[in-house]
Amino acid sequence: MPSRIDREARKAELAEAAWRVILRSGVSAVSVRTVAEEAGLAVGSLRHVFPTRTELLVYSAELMMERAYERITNLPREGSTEDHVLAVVKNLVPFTEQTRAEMDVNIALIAEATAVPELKVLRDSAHAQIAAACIWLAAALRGEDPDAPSEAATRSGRRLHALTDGLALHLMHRAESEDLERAAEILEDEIRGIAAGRN
Amino acid sequence: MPSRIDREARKAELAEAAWRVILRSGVSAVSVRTVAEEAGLAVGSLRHVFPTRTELLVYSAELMMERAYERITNLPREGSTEDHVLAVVKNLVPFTEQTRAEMDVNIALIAEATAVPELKVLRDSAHAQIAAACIWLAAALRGEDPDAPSEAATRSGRRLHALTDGLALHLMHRAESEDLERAAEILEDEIRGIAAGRN
DNA sequence: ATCAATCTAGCACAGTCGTGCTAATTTAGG
DNA sequence: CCTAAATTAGCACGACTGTGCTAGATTGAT
Repeated sequence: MPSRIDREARKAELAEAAWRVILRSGVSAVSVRTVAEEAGLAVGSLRHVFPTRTELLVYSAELMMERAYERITNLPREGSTEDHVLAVVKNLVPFTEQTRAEMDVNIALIAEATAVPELKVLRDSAHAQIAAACIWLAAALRGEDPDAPSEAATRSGRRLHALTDGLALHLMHRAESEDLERAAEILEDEIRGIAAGRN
Repeated sequence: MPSRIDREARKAELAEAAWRVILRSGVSAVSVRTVAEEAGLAVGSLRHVFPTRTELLVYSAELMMERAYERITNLPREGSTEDHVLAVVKNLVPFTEQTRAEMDVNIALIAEATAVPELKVLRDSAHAQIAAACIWLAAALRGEDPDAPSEAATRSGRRLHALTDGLALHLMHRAESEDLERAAEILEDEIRGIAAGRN
């Protein structure tokens, strides 16, 4: 047999190629052919790993969410709770090239979910996960037991979540340095507000 | 010549057919053929009005934004400022089937902007318009001259905008009646907060 | 009745798409 | 060395795409 390939590495390679295609030409340009070429592989090789376009798309989405999840859970836990929450939330908003691309790919995949229903369950579980995290963080900010959030903490969490996603969307349009500063300011205010029990 | 057709009406008819296709099968399913069939017309007829797919897509987006703009500016101006602001903002969030479909089409077109750059300018101008409106509304809530918003009003407006868009995004995933209530509650709180000068 | 503008209809081309399928190539294990 | 499995390569099919183009049908104005 030929040199056995690291299947996971190969899948990641292809998913990353798919991301690049999405960023450059939109999700409609993602096909087994374009992605294979972007990855520098033959179509047959791609199809050996992802037999259908749907599988390629689904895995590309999965890996993106997984990477984001790891990046956030591995955030250093030093400093005040407020600092930590801010760090987490900032990772959900396109403040860097990295998260910006992520967000872009994310929107494309969400939009594609109408055509590829398999993507819906991913989208929904990611959403639920972030929603829960926001509530958890809000409870922590208020000094509650995060695993038994009060009604008020739940409300704060949901609000934080909405604010975060809204800012994320906005920074996709305009992300000059002033926009970034303003977004950060709004988030800081909100987090301080929650900690002070104002929201 | 044949019965001269109302060009604007025909264009609207086709744009609405395009919306239906987007809602049913996603924007990638929009082609001159699928939309013509959806509208019950021959491809030639469609192409007589929209020679290219891009023009069809752009007009579909334009009409959607125009409709939303008219719906909102025609909102009855009775009641308190707070009530009016709430009514406006509720029209930017998928609280009804109508606005929900609008939002869905909107996301699809935003995602397609990578592939069809002509859509970007539309997206950006709509965004800027809503941003300005939110600031205007925030100033009004605070009892300022809306056409000369203070720094504080500007900040409130931006925050309201982010919150609105975030909630809009969330209600695209889940929109049970409880979700709608919660979203409405958050918006009401925010608007009260701005009027009270808290935010 | 004729002319001409408008609209409808559809053919044709070159390209891409997803996917089923076969064949060649490569190399680890015996 | 040789077999068998893993991987790469790519052909083929039918379906779809956007768009250029030509005709025919329709009917208002003259």
